[in-house]
Parts: sequence; C-alpha cells; structure tokens
Amino acid sequence: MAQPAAHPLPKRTRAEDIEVRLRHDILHGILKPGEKLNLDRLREAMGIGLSPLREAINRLVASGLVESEAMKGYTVTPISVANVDEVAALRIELEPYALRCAMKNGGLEWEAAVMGALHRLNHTLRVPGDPASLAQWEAANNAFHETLIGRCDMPLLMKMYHQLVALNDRYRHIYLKATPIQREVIDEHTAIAHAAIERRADEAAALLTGHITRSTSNLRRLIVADLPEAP
Amino acid sequence: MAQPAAHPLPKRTRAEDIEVRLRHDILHGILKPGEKLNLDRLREAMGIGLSPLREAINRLVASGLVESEAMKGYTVTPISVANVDEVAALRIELEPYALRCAMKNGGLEWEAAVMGALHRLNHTLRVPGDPASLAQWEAANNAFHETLIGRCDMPLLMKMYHQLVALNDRYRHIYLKATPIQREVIDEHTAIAHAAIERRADEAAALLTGHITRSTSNLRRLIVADLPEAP
DNA sequence: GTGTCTACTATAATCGATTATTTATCGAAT
DNA sequence: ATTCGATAAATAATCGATTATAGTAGACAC
Repeated sequence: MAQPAAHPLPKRTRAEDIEVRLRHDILHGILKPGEKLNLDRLREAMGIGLSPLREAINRLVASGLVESEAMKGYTVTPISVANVDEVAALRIELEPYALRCAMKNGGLEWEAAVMGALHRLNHTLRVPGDPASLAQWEAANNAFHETLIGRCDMPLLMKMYHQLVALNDRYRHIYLKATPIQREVIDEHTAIAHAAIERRADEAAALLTGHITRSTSNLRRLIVADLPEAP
Repeated sequence: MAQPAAHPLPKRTRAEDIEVRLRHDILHGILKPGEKLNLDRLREAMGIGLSPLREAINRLVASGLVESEAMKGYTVTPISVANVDEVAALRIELEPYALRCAMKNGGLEWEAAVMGALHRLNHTLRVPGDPASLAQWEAANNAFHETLIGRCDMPLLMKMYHQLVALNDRYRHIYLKATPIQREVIDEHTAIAHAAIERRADEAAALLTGHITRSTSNLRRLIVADLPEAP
C-alpha cells in the first residue's frame, strides 16, 4: 500500500504546528488534566501570535482534549473514572463494528496491509527504560489497529475512533509510564488479525472486544486508585 | 421539564453568534453543500472582524459541517449518498445503545421527561406551508429523541449524537422541504417511549432502530435520485 | 499553436494593539 | 468579623493592518 505522497510540500501552517505541539504536551501529561491554559503565557512561551494559538486550541477543543468556556478561557480536559469508562465503552461499541465493516469491504490489499502491520508490531519491542522505543511501539500499535478497521470506509467513524484513541492514549501515558510488552498481547493481536482476514467475523469482533476490555481494565484499576472519587 | 435558565447572562461572544448563524445557514441549505466560504466576503456581509469569524468556522469544522484545507480555505461539507448512509449506519449503531444505557440509568424523573416530550411532540403539528411550524416540530422531535437517550450519562456519546443529528437534519431540510406528519410516525414514537419506560430493552432498541431506518430510507431515495453518482 | 516561466491578483494566515469581560483586591458599613 | 461594593489588575475577545501563499493571466520561447 504505497503512500501516494500525501503532499509534496504540506507547508504546515503555524496554527498546525502549535496544534501538534499542544496535542503532544496534553497527551503526554506535560500539560496536566484540568490545567488552565493561559493564552498570553502560551503565546510568549511558543513565540507566536494569538491568532494561530487560538486556532490551534479551538481544534483541540474539537478533538475533546481541551474544554472552553466563553470569556473564561480554556482548560485541559480533566480526567475521571467516568471518562475512562465512557471511552472504553464507546471503543467497545465502535471498533468491533468498524472491524466487521472493514472485513466486508477489504480485499487482498487490506489483508496484506493487516499482516504487514501485525508483523511490524510484533517485532517492535517495548523497552521499559527507553522512551523512544515506547513511542515507536505505540505508533506501531496504533497503525495496526487503524489498518485493521481502516477499510470500514466510514470517515466519520474513523474521526470518532481517533478521538477515542487520543483520550485513551493520554490515560496510558499518564498512568502506564513503562511496562514491558506482554506475550499475551502479541498473541491477541495475532489472533485478531488472522480471524479478520479469514473473515471469521463474530470471532474477530469478540477477540477485539476482549482485547480492548483487557487493555482498558488494567488501566482503570490504576486510575481508580489514583482518583479516590469524583474531584 | 422546566428549563433551569441555563445562564442568567450567557453573554454570548461574537464568535458564538456567528457560529449559530452560519450553522443555521448551512443546516438550511442557504450555504450550499460544497460551497466555498470566502472569509473576506462573509466578514463584510456579517459586519464582523476576521478573528471571530475564523473562530466560528473552526468550530463548525469540529462539528463536521465545514471542511478546511490549509492555505486553501473553507468549504461547506459536501453531501453524498455515501455520507447519508454513514450517518444512518452510525445512528443505528449508537442511538439504540444510548437508549439501553439511559433505560438503566434513568429513574422516575427520566420517565416523566420522556412522556412529557412525547406528549409535546405528538401535539405539535407539522403544517406543510408554514416554516415556523416545521421548525417547531423539528425542535420537539429533537427534544424527544434527546430526552430519550439523554440519561445514558455519556457526554462523548451525546456529542457524537448531536453531530450526526446535525448532518441528518441538513439532508432533511434540503430534500424534505415539506411533508405532513404521518400517523405512523406518531405511533412509532409512542411505542418507543412506552417500551423504554417499561424497560423492555430489546423491544425499545428494535423499535428505535426501525424508526431510524424508516425515516432515513425515505430520505435516501430522494438523495439518490438527485445525486446520480459520485460528484 | 503549445508549453512554461513570471508577474499580478485574490485570499488565507498572522501580527500588534485595542476593547470588553472576568477575577482579585481593598475598604467601608453593618 | 463578615459581607457588600467599588476599584484595579489580569486575561479573553476583537479589530485593522500586514505578510505569506495560491491561483491566474499574460508574455515569451519554441
């Protein structure tokens, strides 16, 4: 699946630069959940004008990472047990559905992409000490999951999926600083991929549901321990 | 269900004003699907500065009504058969799920709200000639559906739902200029409401699915006739 | 006649300064 | 001491002008 070289010169606009930077900082807990975003200070810190900064932040509001209140400013979306639970519930509702659609629409090319992404993922190790390897593993993991369901051919659904993944990744980054890769996770990915390309729909969906459930419940335990009750 | 007077002085910001105005114009086809949004002309036409205009448009991008391309400007999201189909599919995937959750969470207050919204809807007539009555019926219809699933207590899900409803309403406005209210629609709403508050979960979900399917397939036929194939 | 390069025009993106609103501070009256 | 009100400081929202980019038309060469 050769990348058609999206754009020769994407010429990222300043607002887009700021956006990815802010998104990264939020997703990695550098900007803490619940933290107020002071526009003036951010502007100065990033050496940028207010206009692109506002624009970037507005896009983050769209993706659910920032909340806005008129005339009061912007806040990094708080975290809560209720929110992790909702993210998990919606992933369980949407991802297996997307997978079923992808299994219908996908052809040989899709099967090949899935197996390729699986191979790459299974051969990308997560070294607890090394942040770079963690980032690499996460990229491979997200690429695998995205390839799996990408051929559902539903742009709105994919947008929702990306939003949920972003929120979920933030929880992972904050609470799962470093864990070695589990053998069982590899097995799960492999089983899902094979069931998918062999069009065992119910089985694939069930495996994916289980995979999401397991990877989430682990996270949930840590969060519940940290957030005693509603803040 | 008395409105708790959302805010004493919401003090809407200019960007918010523009946003609702643009949203209305898009939802009602005044700004046509696929139309390019010229910032300078819009700014002049609305007697407003560029900053709040950009902010408003960015929020519409977030809600899927406008698309943006860096350095190329903004476009009213095009319509297509594929898009109506996706909107319908996602509504069928999400709304019955939300309803099941609401049936678990809701108590007497919720039941009362549902029956109240149903009554109001069933007594709001849709007069083909009168735009005001159409708007009123639509508001009552949306209020009913929102009340029905509102107690799912999932903010993200509700945001997705609102997005889908907005897209769906646009198709309705553009293609269903005026139709008298059908007796069977009233019956469907009534059946859904009763099944819901009596906690007949499977039946309520099935009824809602059927309701969405029917109201959508009607629309779809008109759209297919109008859009021969992919534009 | 056709293709390509260049100057021009339209428009999107950005900046710096100004205005409007909220939040914090202080003082006085109860 | 506490609450209310007025003022001052902080910060969000907006404006007008400037800069950068993309699209277009025209000139030139072949």
